Amino acid sequence: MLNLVVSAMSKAAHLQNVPIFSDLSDSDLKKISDKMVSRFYEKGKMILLEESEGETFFIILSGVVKVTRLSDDGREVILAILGESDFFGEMSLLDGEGRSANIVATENSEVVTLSRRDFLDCLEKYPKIAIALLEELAVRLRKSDQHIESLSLSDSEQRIGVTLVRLAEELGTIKHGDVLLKALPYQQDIANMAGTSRETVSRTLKLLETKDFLKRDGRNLIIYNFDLFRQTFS
Amino acid sequence: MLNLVVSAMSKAAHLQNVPIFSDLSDSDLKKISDKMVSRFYEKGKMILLEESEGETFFIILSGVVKVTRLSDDGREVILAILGESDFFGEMSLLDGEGRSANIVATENSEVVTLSRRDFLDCLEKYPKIAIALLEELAVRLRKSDQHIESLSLSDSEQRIGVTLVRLAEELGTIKHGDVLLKALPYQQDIANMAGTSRETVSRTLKLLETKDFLKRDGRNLIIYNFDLFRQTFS
DNA sequence: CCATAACTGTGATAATGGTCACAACAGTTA
DNA sequence: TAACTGTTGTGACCATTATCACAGTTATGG
Repeated sequence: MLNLVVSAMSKAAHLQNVPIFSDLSDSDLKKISDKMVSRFYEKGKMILLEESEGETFFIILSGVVKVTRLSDDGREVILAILGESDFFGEMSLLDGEGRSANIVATENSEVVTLSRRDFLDCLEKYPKIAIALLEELAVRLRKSDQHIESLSLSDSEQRIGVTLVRLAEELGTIKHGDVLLKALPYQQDIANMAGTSRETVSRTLKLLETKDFLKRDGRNLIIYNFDLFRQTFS
Repeated sequence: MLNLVVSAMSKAAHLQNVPIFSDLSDSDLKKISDKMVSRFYEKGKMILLEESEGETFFIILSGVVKVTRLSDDGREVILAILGESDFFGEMSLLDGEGRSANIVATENSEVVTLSRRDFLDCLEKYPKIAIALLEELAVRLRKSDQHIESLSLSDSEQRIGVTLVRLAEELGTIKHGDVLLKALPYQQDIANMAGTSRETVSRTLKLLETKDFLKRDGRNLIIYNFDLFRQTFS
């Protein structure tokens, strides 16, 4: 019971940080958060399945998830890594098509959900949410375009570099100039983001380390001089 | 003068077909179309330049444009081909960032434009437009995701196949089962869409022709049994 | 704390596909 | 029609990187 109360407070507190809700008054925020339901997913659990009906909007309170697509023969592409205060599930709600991607928790993750009806009501009732959502989708489209460019034009070293930039921006913490990535994803996941093979990731990380771009230490990775790194690889 | 009148009629008539305006009443449509300005671009002319300020929203009345990004060394990626009643330029208006892509007319093209202010006013005044726009951006994100998957997982034959599917859906005309593409883009453009080289496009088109998937005749291309073709390559 | 599973490092090999070079062909202008 | 420009076809070669195989290392659960 105590747990539930804490969770509810956590909900309201976190929602302020979600870009699409940041324009709302506290009371409006409260109204929306009352309609939300908390859920918890363990590391490795699937949250959404490709092809299934899209009936729910999700906001991440804590944890990390990956957005993937699978080919017929089981190979995986990672389209995005999402973390705290990111959201997903909106696409099916908006265009009525089925899910086009899977969502898997890559860390223990706490989310809140909104039903289709409540989500669409929000858009009608609060035009600011609709406009903020448009803004966020525009940002995502830009990222997708960059991803496409990178896959089309760059060699594997470059692609792995930009993948590390993406990861650092989503998951890293800055420490004067450098970026620290705790709990670096597995090489296979990095490969699936970069459109290359696990072995190539292994070799390339080693190469980048000898070039003094970064240092590895177990599951942690430090990117030195992140501004330079970003400039080099984007 | 006569020309202007015809153009104005053409504007109103075409706007009904634009997805994001389809929910509007005739009178609202008229109000918006009155704020629009017609422009004409010759084949090969650049319409928007990467990095420049984004101050205008464009709707294509007739013609074809390509959305591209260029690498430092001049290689081009084609992110999308847009045709009649498609629109572009919205991304900068929505998130305030600079242009992230170039737009080039690949055929003589007639467009109408809306200023930043009028576009944003529309979103505030007509929530239906905002929601319709959300829907369209969701569709585009799906397409981008498919594009990323294809670049990550498929070999060049598959990628060229899906590129032909994209072109057929955007530019082709159906003729019982088959699709006819008049004015097929140059091989270099197909290569830039598919993330491969011009030579590989040449060889692969020949291969697909010997496999009886399609037939070429000058600048025209017929895809036989398009449903099967789409199934094979998507 | 051991057994086992999961992840990473690395060499060898092969293949896809990029690049180069140039010929053939088409379309345009003088 | 000739000259020229832009596009396509095709062979030869080679680089990048995927794949395979397996050893070494780290995490995990009973």
